[in-house]
Amino acid sequence: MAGDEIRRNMALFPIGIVMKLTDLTARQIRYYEQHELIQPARTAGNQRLFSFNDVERLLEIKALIEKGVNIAGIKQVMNPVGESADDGTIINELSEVKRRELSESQLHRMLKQQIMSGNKRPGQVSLIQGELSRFYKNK
DNA sequence: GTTCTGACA
DNA sequence: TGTCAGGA
Repeated sequence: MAGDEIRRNMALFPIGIVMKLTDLTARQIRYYEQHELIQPARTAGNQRLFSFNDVERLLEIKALIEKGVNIAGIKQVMNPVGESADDGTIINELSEVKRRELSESQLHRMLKQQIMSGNKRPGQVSLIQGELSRFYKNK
């Protein structure tokens, strides 16, 4: 149903509320926005306004961060951040939510693949930081 | 009072 | 990432 979609993407709360909802600091939230992991709307006064989708997205980001995945890794796991709607009418990213829900195993598979392929080539960034890497690193 | 951007002892 | 400045 489209009505549901508009409600999910409707910009509602300021960063203060989102901080409490996600347990993330404003610094982190803004940082993730800089790296295009989220794209909250803005008020006339340039204040950020987040939608439920943004909050869910942040929770996923938080989960991945806690698993030791860095921004580069999250970008690969998460969806392509909104293709700007040129028609500029209505936001039509229907199944965006579903599409980005990868299973744990799938995520690990991707991460392992990353590590196995050796992320030492120039231009390639390591996706793992700390913990997680030890699961796949030799021994 | 809250949020924003830029910057770094 | 935290935190401070200086403004909106």
